[in-house]
Order: sequence, then C-alpha cells, then structure tokens
Amino acid sequence: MSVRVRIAPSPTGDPHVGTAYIGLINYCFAKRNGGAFVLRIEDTDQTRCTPESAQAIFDSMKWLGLRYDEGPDVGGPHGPYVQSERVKLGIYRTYADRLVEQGDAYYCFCTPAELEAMKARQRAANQPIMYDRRHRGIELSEAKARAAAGEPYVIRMKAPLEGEFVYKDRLRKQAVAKPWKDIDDQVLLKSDGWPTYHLAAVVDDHLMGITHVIRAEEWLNSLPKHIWLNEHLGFTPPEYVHVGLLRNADKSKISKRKNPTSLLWYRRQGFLPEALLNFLALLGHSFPDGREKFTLAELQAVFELDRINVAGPVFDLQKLRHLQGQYFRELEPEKMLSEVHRAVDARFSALLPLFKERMTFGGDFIWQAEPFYADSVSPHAEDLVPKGLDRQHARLLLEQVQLTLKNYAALEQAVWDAPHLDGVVRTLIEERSAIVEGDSPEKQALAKLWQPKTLFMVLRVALTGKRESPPLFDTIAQLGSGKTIERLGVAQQKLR
RNA sequence: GCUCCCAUCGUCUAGAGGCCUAGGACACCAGAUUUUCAUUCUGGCGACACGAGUUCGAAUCUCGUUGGGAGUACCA
Repeated sequence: MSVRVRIAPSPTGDPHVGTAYIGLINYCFAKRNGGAFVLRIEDTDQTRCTPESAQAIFDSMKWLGLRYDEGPDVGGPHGPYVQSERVKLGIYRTYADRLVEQGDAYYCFCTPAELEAMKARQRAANQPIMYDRRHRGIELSEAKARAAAGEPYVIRMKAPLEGEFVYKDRLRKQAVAKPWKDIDDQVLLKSDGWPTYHLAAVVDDHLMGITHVIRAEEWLNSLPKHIWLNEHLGFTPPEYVHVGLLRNADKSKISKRKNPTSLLWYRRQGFLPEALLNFLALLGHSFPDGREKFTLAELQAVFELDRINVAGPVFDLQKLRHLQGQYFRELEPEKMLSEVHRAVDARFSALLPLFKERMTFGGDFIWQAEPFYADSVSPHAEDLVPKGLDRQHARLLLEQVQLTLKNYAALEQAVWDAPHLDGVVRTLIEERSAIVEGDSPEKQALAKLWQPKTLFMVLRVALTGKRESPPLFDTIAQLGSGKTIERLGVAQQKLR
C-alpha cells in the first residue's frame, strides 16, 4: 500500500511555523516513499476558525514549496478537504451514531457548570481531573427521548474501564503503556452537533486513506482515544508517529510571545523560503554526511523518518539568520535586486509623503529616509545637547520622554500616529513646565529645556541621528514604538 | 495534583558497546584578509544531568534520582 500522509492545521490566526515544521517532515516522508501529501483543514471550532486563515495556510505552504497533492484548493479524490464541509455532509454524525448504536458511546447531558464544579472538586481533592462518567449508564431510549425533547447533549466515547493501552511509537524507546481507566470519556460530538478533533481526525484519516499520522508530541496523550476510535469504528489504524515540539529559549512550547511564530512574519521580513525550510529541517533531522545546507530536493532524497530526534528543539533565530544570509548572498543578481526592491517598497509609500517637500532630486530620498530603514542610528553626543544646557539636561529629557512613550505604547488602546503622539508629548511638556516655574539659573535652564523647540531638536537627533528630518511626530509614528524607545535609550547611553 | 514523553557544548546536532583524550554547525572570543563594515579563512572556549548496575569495556543497554516538557476542554 502506498504511503499517504497529511497535515491538518486548524485555521485560527496566522499560519504557524510549527505547521511548516510538521508539514516539512510529512512532505519529505511522502516524497521519499513515493507517496502522497495531503492538506486538510480542521475547522470544527466554529468560534475560532476563519476562511482568511485557511487561505493564508494555502499561501504559506506554497510559498515554502511544500506542494500538497490533495487539498481544499487543489482537489483530489477524497474531498472535500475542509471539515466544515464534511460536517454538512453528515459524515461525522453517522460515525458518532454508529458508536452509540454499538454501545460504544453515549449521550451526556451535563451542563458546563456541572462539569466545572466536578473539576473544582477533583482539583481540591488532588484527584486526576476527568469526567466522572455519570451519564454512562443512561438508557439509550431515555437519552434519545431527552435529546428529542430539545435538551442539549454531547456524545461521549465509552472508554474501557480495565486493561491497558499499549502502543509502540517507532521514534520512542519504549512503548507507551497506560491503564484504560485513566482515559477520559472524551466528547466526540459537541452540543452544536459538530465533531471534536478526535472524532473528525480519526474518521477523515480513515476516509482519506492516510497510512501514517506524523504529528507533534502534544497529541501523544490522546493517542489511546484515537486508536480506540479506529478499532471501534472498524478501521485499520494508521501508524502514529510523534515528533518533538518546537521550543522557546526557555524550553517551553513555542509561543507567539517569545518567538515569531507566524509564517507571514517570516515572509514579510524577507526570509527566503529555502532558508527557512533548511533551518526547520535541521531541527530534528540530520544528514548522514553532516551536511547542513541543502535544498528541499536533496533533503527528500535522503530523508529518514527514523532519524528524527524527538527531544523538542529550541527554535534558534540566530541560526536561521545565518542560513538566511548564506542563501541571500547566493541569490542571482535579478533575484537579489527584487528582494531589495521588496524591502524598500514595503515602507516606501508610507514614507514618501514625509519627504515630498524636502526633496530636490529623487535621489535625496536615499539619504533623507535612511534613518527609517536603518536598524540603528548614531547621533553625535554634541548634537544631543542644546546650546546653553548640559548633558544631564538632555539625558533627563530623553529619559522622561522615553518613559512616557513606553507607558503610552503599553496601553491597550494606544494609537501610534502623529496626532496622538503629539498629544502625549505635549501633555508631558505641560506637566514639566508647570513644575519648573521660578528664576534660579537651574530653573531657567529647565524651563528652556522643556520648550518645544529645544526639546524637539534633542528628540529629532536621538531618533534620526540628524538635525533635519520630517516633522517630529510623523517621524516617531513611522519609526514605530519599538525603534523609538530603543533609540531614545541609545541616545541616553551616548550622554553618559 | 494526576498521566505521559524527553535528557550529548549556551543553542541545533553526529554518535546505534571498543573507531570518543566525544565530531560538525550557530553564537561567543582571538587572529588573517578587507581603507571601514560585512563576507571569507584560521585558531580558541565549550557537553555525554547524577547515582547504581550489566560488561573485559558504556555517551551508547537496565534501573533509580534529578531536571525539563506536554496533556489534563463541548480548542485543535
């Protein structure tokens, strides 16, 4: 039987780098074995899934060059490849009903509040947290009557109460063994009539002829349920293989907060798909000859599923950058030119209006806009200190403004545009000016410091490294909060 | 709490009982090339978590400890 594998991402939010990682492994495994690679969209959570998100997954996979043989937008003999469409076909309901008729699943009428209370009690008693199976014994006829009367219900699997579940994952040293009594009566069909992941995935993997389910380790715990479902539905289970989870630097599961996880971000940032793929491949797989730079074609030629490392690798952006540099410098001149154009164009239209009245030649844009493209600027210390004032004054000013903007940026409803920033800074000026009323020399110096024309120049130099720039608040707005705050800090260092 | 998984330099990894005084890559440090920077090249720093056991011999096998991670949803 020929190999068929799949990735089954859920279209919530941005396409995830973990999807690319698992996708790459599945893709290589399929290609290496002359099999098929399928993309299926798992959108059974009506509250979280969006079509835009699904589209972004298609686009990202294609961008990376992970071409799927079957999928929502390319079709195939096992469609539809979107679960919400399959729900409408009644596919999952049929299988859920079959389990109920067989006595392998049952109606449960617990309310969310009831379930919550159950959990709280178990937590308090240091008991394992799981459904207490209170509706397990309900008569089917009674259950059906209540359901027919409109009472909300879910369908739960009737997990075995004794015996042991054993499964050997080819990548793990020892077989997974777990007593059945520790396995929850998982909900299979939700009260909205839609299937949970567990039911939908098992049914679809079967219907789509999937032979190997290669997925992340986070699924290992639900493996018994999936095997059980296969068996009780009369399917031959695919082989399940669990690979390690991508990690943050602190070893926790990779997350948005601690790492860029959106594939869209990498693309926008200018990462080359070849570099990203190469990097991802290095996390967990290795070439027998130790080669670290290779194409997708080279990888799929030697790929060995059994060489995959299951310990979750830390996602090291620095190494990705290094690879990216290698690939970038090798680019054909035309390709490199278009990458540079892309990078410039990304900000060009937003920036151009700021320079319109300042330019004499088109080329003036190059040096005038430089601070907006650069990673950092290097203001001269002497330019940061206004005439008649000293370094401490300038530093104090930078510190106060930095703090104010930092606090503002942290606000949830903060709008980072020129009018708002103008307001924020002018409020600060008013506060400061009020405090320094008086006629001692020091008070006069401070009064001068907090005059807009003095202070604007200090900020301008700190932010752009130049004494001339577009209007200050347009500059701050374009720079964005991150660079603004960073550059205000760097300027303070210069004054030490 | 309960259940499960994992464990070689800071990070990604090679290593499937003697080839290991543990190899490579990123990062870091030093030097060379470069007017500068980057690239490139050379060198350096740096790890088998710990403890028992099996064995003539253990990074490699077993057990325990410790550490880390995941799951514990009518999310996937």
